[in-house]
Amino acid sequence: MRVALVDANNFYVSCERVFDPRLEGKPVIVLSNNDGCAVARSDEAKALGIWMGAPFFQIRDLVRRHRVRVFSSNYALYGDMSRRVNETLARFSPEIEVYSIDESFLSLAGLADSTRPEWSQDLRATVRRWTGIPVSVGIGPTKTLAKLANACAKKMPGFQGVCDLTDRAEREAILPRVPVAKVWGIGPAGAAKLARLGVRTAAELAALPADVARKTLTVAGARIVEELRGTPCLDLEPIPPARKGIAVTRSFGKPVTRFSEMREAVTAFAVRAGEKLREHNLAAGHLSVFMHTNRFNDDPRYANAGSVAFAVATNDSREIARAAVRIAQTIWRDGFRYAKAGVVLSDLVNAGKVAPDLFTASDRARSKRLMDAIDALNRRMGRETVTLAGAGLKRPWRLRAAHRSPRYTTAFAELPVARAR
DNA sequence: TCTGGGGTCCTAGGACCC
DNA sequence: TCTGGGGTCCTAGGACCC
Repeated sequence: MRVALVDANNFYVSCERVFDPRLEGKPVIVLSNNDGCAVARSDEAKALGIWMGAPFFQIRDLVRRHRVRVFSSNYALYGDMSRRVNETLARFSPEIEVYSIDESFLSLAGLADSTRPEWSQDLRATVRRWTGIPVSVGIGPTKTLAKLANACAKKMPGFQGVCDLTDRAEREAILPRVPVAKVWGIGPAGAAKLARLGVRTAAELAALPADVARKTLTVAGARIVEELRGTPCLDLEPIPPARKGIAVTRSFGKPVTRFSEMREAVTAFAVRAGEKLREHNLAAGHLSVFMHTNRFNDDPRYANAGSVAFAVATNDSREIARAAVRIAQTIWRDGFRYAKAGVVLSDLVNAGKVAPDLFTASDRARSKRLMDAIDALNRRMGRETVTLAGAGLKRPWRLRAAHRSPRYTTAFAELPVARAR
């Protein structure tokens, strides 16, 4: 196996910069949903000490003092830019696994050219030219080593955005310099356990006996050790495995104290969840709904969840919303300030394979026609052109997005304007 | 005032069955 | 007197990822 991980640098920030080059060289951050915390930072913002996940209200002074440019997240834009990057990458390898919105694994099997450093540099330059997005390339004999190589390409000076750990000698030089917490799959809990064993670097982890790795970090840890030694345990997955669950959950823009608002929110989440099911041609056999108060402040705490199994798997927004509201009614308690709620669908099955049910077969056919019509309208006219009456119009609970940039590439009304002079 | 959202996988432990 | 044990399924919770 030989695999490359191509990872966009500060992806969301880079997307914003494509459409506003004045942001180049300036500190820029992108906030999470609800403008809650920083989820992407430019190098300049990192240098100011803005950490990943920093709550916005805690860094507001820093932001003001250094004139940090702030953006609410704009997933329509980032999703579209991601698609463009992957289309470009497809020119370089016949087998791609899109791992996340800003990372893809490329199979290099049989690509003799890819052993030359020029190949990787050409890939970076092409992606930059065609999409405007800067990327780094990490190469290795396993996915875990490709991830590690990518981190080195980004952080260690002298690599110029490309690091190839195909050769054992190269790995022996690099792995002792990488802290174990930077290894893919080693989180804070795992790193703490390893520290107690005196394991501090990727090289020391690679040298850990298999049974110790298994005992300390379970099977996932044992796999990581193998992968660090150069033995692949994780396959490239060009075709994404079937989804297991679909969730729509949100923190509220301001606390919800009335059931009428909660009912609206849960209805809107259920409608969106139904849309997601139909996008993937799935139906759900199980629904759960949760709500809870703010766990960061001194508000009285309350959290609860409830669930229901559908007699026949469904993807009808009306049916999901009805069931979700019923659950919400049973778990709602008056007198609390609710901060977040969500609906989660599971037991997903292919919608085409739902066992027809004698009593409701004709209802199902009508339901499908209605949902198809709603989806078609919303695709053409924009999301939520048509929704259920219960989803609410005023939506006081709606999330904040005070700094959103235009949807440059996916909304005609928001196309960038270029002037020639 | 203000702290994201959406996923996956693994394990332990209880329920249940024979 | 003496009160089983192994397999399977499900769920909750933890850990990790981006």
